[in-house]
Amino acid sequence: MIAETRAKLLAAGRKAFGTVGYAEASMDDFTAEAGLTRGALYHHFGGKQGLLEAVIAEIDAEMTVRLDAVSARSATPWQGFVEECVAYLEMALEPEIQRIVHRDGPAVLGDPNKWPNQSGCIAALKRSLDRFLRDGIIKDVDSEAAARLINGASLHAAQWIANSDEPEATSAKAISAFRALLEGLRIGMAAEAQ
Amino acid sequence: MIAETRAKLLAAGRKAFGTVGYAEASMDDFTAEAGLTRGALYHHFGGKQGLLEAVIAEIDAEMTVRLDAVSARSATPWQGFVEECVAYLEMALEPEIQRIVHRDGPAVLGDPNKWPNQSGCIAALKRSLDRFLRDGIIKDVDSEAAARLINGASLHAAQWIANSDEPEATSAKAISAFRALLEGLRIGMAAEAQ
DNA sequence: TCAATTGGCATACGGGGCGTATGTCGATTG
DNA sequence: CAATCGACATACGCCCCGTATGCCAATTGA
Repeated sequence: MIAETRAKLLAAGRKAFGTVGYAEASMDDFTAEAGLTRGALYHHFGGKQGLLEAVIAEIDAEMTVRLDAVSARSATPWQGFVEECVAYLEMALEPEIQRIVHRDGPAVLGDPNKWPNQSGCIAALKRSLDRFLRDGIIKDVDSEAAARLINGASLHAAQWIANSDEPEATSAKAISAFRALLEGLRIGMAAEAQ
Repeated sequence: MIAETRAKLLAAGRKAFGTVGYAEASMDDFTAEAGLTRGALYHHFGGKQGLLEAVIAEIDAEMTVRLDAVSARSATPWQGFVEECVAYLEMALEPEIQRIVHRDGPAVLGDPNKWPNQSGCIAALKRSLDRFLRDGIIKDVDSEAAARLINGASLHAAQWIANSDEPEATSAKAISAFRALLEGLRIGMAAEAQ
């Protein structure tokens, strides 16, 4: 079963990349752990980078599904948007995602903006913002630009929280400041607060 | 002259890391290019990582000087703050800074928040925000959290711009959206507009 | 003044990891 | 049934890194 071999390699690589990191992951080691050899890896993925790309694609797909679920069960659109942002931030706290997608990925594959799937996540943010623009509830900014700024803020906040001594307290501070920043996009609502 | 040897190695490493990247930079190659060998590198910096740390420290010091200069010549405090943010964003556009400090650095050395100098840049942002808090012109957010969010947004915007097909147009969009987000921090000023 | 030590740096050695070329075996095709 | 093709393993060589060792100049101390 060829699909099973691919899946084994993908799982083994994902585990190795997510724990010891890309650079420290020995192809010989984690392919052997999957009961295969580097030969199979080169055959299916072209090399170590190819496997990393595949792993990232898999993770990104999972993230997109989770984000869609969050935004789907939201009450008001704006609230749903904020929750989606927070969910994105929280996903970036997960060690595997942080390491593979946000640290090793960019270092090995270059800027994430150039990746094929190009983060369904940013696309999701952009979609929400586009609707708000149509509804006239946010300022006239470029939706993609805003999506990327928000994305970047989330990622860095996540790293900060993940490495904090008191994650809960730090998380609260970050999310509070994050909500404040997001308010900057809205029209009018001067004294809306929270 | 021993200081000169250190400087040569630092310069050679900085050049190599900034162009081909950390992983692709061969110690044998760029030490030879400086008329030295790996022996000298290990003696002075302890290894490849040690050299990277030294290079980053050097770049970070330069960045801090530049940022201080920007904020020093600003008119109003808030405007100065915004300009400082924009300057930070623009520095992140420089290929050497982007590659070494923002891409390879985190991948090799781990989260930047843990670095010794710990980005004088974030500290500078935090200082500005603290003053605004005392003056009561921004909302009651945690200054460090806000500084990190802003920092993250800047960095990602910079990467987006740097890889854009039309950097000028993209930059304009990003900075516009960025200013809008920053407005979210301010108190009252509902219809201040840009 | 001269041995002894220290520091700066080069050279030598060994190992690990990666990419590619090659081989094997089963399955498909004509 | 011969030939081809795909899936994978094996084998080879290279590069690169870390460490151990060696050399030379400068400094120290009597």
